[in-house]
Amino acid sequence: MERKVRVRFAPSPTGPLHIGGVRTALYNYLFARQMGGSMILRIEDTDQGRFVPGAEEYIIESLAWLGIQFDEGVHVGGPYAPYRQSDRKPLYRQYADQLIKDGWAYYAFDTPESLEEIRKQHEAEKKAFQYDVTSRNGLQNSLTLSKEGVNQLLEENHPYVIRFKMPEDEDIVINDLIRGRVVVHSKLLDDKVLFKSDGMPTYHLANIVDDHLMEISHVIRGEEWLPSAPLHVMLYKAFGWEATMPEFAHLPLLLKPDGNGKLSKRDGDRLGFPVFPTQWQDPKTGEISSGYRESGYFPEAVINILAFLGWNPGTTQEMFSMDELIQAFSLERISKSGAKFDLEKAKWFNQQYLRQLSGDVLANLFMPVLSEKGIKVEIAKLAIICDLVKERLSFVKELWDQTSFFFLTPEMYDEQVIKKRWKEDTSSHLLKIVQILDTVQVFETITAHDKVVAYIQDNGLNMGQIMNCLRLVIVGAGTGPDLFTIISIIGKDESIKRITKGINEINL
RNA sequence: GGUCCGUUCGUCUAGCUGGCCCAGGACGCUAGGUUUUCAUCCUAGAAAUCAGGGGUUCGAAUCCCCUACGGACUACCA
Repeated sequence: MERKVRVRFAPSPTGPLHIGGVRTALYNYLFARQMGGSMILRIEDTDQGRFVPGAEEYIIESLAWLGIQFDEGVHVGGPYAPYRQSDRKPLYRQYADQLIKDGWAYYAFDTPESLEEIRKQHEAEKKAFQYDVTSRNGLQNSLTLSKEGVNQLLEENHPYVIRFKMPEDEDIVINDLIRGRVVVHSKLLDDKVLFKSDGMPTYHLANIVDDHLMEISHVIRGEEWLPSAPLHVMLYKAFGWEATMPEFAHLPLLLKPDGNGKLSKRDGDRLGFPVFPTQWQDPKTGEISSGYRESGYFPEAVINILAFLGWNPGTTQEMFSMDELIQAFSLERISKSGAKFDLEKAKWFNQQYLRQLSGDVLANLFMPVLSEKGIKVEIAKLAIICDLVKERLSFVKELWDQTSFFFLTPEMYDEQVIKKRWKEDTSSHLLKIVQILDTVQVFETITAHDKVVAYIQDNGLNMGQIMNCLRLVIVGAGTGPDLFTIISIIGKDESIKRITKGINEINL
């Protein structure tokens, strides 16, 4: 019988979610939606020491911005509530006890300090220490101590942890959906702590218990979890839950664009791109890390960019809406190797989304920027302007650079253009053009254009020579959209004013 | 150190069941065209001895082995 697909995204609230995590959430979401399954948000906050205020809210908010929706979770509730592990705390102990009872786990009384000491000693001898099959016999635990001794320590409230008793000789097989069959021998694995002395379970225990209780069908997570997957498989076996053990898919890592290694928090602002979906301010240091949203990326673009970092549809289509991704996605087409973030390609994606927007939409995004600069303009006119320039930019924030001359008379003129185009007779020709413009009754692009072109031709002049200089005095630079469209937008009087001003200032 | 995972143009990648691959697409780059200019757009081009070496085979980027390199993990963190 086919099991209902239930996947979970399970971040720990230790800070902002970085794009690697966002991609994991995205792949989980795409898979769930495609299979008609459920997407669950579970907060894994079993480490009380690493709790960061605001992180949980950040995760919820930034994923919402990106359009990744949850069917169940801390913020929306659901039939398997609670969805925050700290709220599930009373639940875990019985499972640890069950493991002890069945001989799959044991009490360990070694203090962190004593273990640290042993580690140091081993390091000095260039050996690695592991709490495992071979070393556990020489340590303080319920395997080496007498039953009375253990009971006494427990009664005296000695701090202890519960460790998994890894079998001595067993091949553990993981059938990873992305990597295929991975086999690890149990004797190489250590006796991981399942239950901490502070009364909280570790990730390993909580994760398995919750996935089982929440009936998770697929665990899609980052590659960094692959080494502990054998332990997780063993835990399912120890609990007798093998029949309903979820399928595993370990995603390739997101690498830093320069050099090698996992993309980290610091890389982003160092290399000029955000690593977080939305801006984050560290509550302790006040340090601000930039986000895609604040940097001007559209959520649709971020989704598209992230989807293609480690996955591709096998066709040449690159632009995908969320719905299209849900249709096309497949775990089989996820690559095995890590992907580097490419800033240029990211910009290109944003540009593609920006140009799909109408002038009206862009005008509404741009209006607040203009208001802040004290510039007043009708929205309809602004929409026309936005439509005119939208193919020249990747981000909304670049609009001002491309349009400022529509609102402000140029104060400076591009030196390069002056040097290249401005000749002795330029002023006199421009003066003639002022006269021509003055005669235009109904101020229209076409009429103005035709008359100026006629003047150029009648006088045997070169188009470029005149047009470029005219552009220079109108715009202040040698670039921009169609000149006569600009002239028609800024109006006859302003155009004439600018030409006259330009002639005066440049001829100095 | 140990375990595991990975390795095709600068980057993301196609290539999965071997021949259609002296390796295709996209971003970026270069050149040309369009344009009054820039951008867009169009066309063309440079760019991977498929990490290296051995096999298997009539034939390998594709299968096998070894080596190298890279990465992840190796906490009472997730």
